[in-house]
Amino acid sequence: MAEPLTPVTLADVAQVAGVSKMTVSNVINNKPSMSNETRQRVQRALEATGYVVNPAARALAGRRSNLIGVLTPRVNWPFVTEVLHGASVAAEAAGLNLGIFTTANNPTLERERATLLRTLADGVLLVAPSADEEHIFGQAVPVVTLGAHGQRSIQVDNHTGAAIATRHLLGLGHRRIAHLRGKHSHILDAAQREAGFLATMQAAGQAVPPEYLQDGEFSEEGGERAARVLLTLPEPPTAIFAANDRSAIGALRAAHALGLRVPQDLSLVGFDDIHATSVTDPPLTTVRQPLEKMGETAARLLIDLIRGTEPAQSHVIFPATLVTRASTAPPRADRGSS
Amino acid sequence: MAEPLTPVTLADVAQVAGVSKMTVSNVINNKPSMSNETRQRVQRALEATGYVVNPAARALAGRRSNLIGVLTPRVNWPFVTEVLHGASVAAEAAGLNLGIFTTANNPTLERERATLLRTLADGVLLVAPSADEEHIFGQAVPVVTLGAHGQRSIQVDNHTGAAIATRHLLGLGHRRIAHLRGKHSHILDAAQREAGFLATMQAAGQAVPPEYLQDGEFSEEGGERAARVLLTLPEPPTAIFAANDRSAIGALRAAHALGLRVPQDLSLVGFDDIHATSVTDPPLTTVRQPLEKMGETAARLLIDLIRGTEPAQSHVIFPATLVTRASTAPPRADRGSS
DNA sequence: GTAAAGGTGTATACCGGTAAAGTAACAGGC
DNA sequence: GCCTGTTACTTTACCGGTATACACCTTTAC
Repeated sequence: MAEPLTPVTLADVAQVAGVSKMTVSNVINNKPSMSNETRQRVQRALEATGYVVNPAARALAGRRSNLIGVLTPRVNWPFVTEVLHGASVAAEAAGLNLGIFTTANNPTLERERATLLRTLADGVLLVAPSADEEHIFGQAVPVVTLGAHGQRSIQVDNHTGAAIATRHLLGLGHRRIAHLRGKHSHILDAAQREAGFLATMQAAGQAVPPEYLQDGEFSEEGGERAARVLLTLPEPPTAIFAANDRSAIGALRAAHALGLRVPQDLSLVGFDDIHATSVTDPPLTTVRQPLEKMGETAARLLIDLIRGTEPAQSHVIFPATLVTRASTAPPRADRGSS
Repeated sequence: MAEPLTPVTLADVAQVAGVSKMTVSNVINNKPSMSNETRQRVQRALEATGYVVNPAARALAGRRSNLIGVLTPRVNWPFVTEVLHGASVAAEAAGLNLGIFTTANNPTLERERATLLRTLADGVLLVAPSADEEHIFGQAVPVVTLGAHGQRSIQVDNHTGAAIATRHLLGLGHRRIAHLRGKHSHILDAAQREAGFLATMQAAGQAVPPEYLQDGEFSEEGGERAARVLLTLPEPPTAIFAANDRSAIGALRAAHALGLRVPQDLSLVGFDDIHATSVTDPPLTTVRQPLEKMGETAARLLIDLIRGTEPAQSHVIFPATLVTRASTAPPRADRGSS
């Protein structure tokens, strides 16, 4: 089984086994109705020649490549890596390969990669898309979105998650609560979290001044910048609810830089429960999304679609839970009143 | 140009433009020798039909898919993400797509993904392989390795980098210096770093007791475990040189847990200069690898190989530089002598 | 004993592109 | 006017698989 210079094709195997190409193909794909003897003969020939399929040919001829494509802006966002891990587990269990393609939020790249996946992949997982990119794929290939967009999507209950976080802060006695928004113009999840925050504040009879809504942009830098603005207001908030953990970590950094202690001078709640929140100083109270499980569910839903078994539900909403760590506490007496 | 239900093929475009398939193909691929008028007519037909190429067909017929495959154990190691970013820039500049495939250090997955890439990709980038996986690809496809393995590789000067780190600690007055090793049995880079450390210590006339070499396993957990062993020795080291930043961060955690202050009670040097080292407490002194640039160089080398232009060199070794932050200081007077 | 049914394997026609060879028309050299 | 060269396309033959239809041999039904 030394490395053959010319790739081995079905025809080569067929010749060695003394059968037709089709028979070899049928053995490889576990088609029924063939004698055990033939099957074994072909198996031996496969091993003797060291045959490997050509996915391109298979995709062209049979419209299936055993490949799931993941389209995501970046791979180094903790959110994405945890989802990927879950998806990868599900794909492996189903015997499918998983290929990751990054768009860097660049529309040109997005189109290009999407074009590639349209014909190359059996299904596409859209992770944390910046908008509804699903339409690029049309009917060409099934798509499942991780986030609040899309025809078929897996998401967390953003509204309730935000409400839990807000109620937690209210319950500690905070009244001056600010929110670091995500990119709500593009990302539906961000809008849902903001809405959950505002609804809860309103239900509690708490007004939210407009300057208490700042754009944290879902990033560490954005969070730091926005938190600086909030904390240098004439009447700064005593608590901040950030739309994701990365912006919360930025806010934490801003607080430290301004000499504020967390949680004594400022309470802070994030969203996502990425790994880093457990190792910040202090560890961050946050709203947990079961990211790995969501990735796994998304992949399984996609696999169902690929296999043609119409799945029971096309939108799955996972519950959000509060993880209480050390970044939240009652407000100091001299700052707590509104 | 609404979403066509049946994908548009070359033949469709050819019919609309009133030319042959080949002419359309030639226009798409910018072949010379065709009249401007025909070119424009085809262009119009392309736009009118909304044609997109079928990469699978192209790969099959033309034995080129415009895809670079990246094979890596995981995507959430900072080392990997930084390299990926560089590679992605180079690929984009060359008009190639980049697909990432993870192996999770699972030999079965490794083989499977490699098999896929053999025929799917025009070239493969092996990032941080756990061993010499290059042979899997044989002659089927050009391979460039990021690390000390392989026929064509991009790596940092591990030996000198380790020497610089060690000399830095020696220069501060440390004599009892320990090393957190990487998985030197599998990863050549780890072995080279260890050798650089030992050679420098020997050149300085400093003996390294065997218990001062502990396995940090390139991971945070491993680093923490190994550092605990070191720091609870009867004669603990006053400084630790870790084979990578992740194990250094683990050591930092162990030191904190044992009530040791860094750098007053323990000096710590890492390797890689990943982003996290600048935000730990204290920020970590480390040996910098220009990871992004290395990724870019690797991709460019691979692209040269794909294009058939035999590149000038098949091994590129980047210099390592010391980044001095706050985790190193002279040893305390009562602990510094050996 | 013949027909229908079932199991097993083969022949053929594609999938949607590309490479390579072929053709037609025209220009220029001598 | 003939040959050679060039330009601008077209024709043909694949790339390596899969779907479909069908051919062959037994077995079973009546």
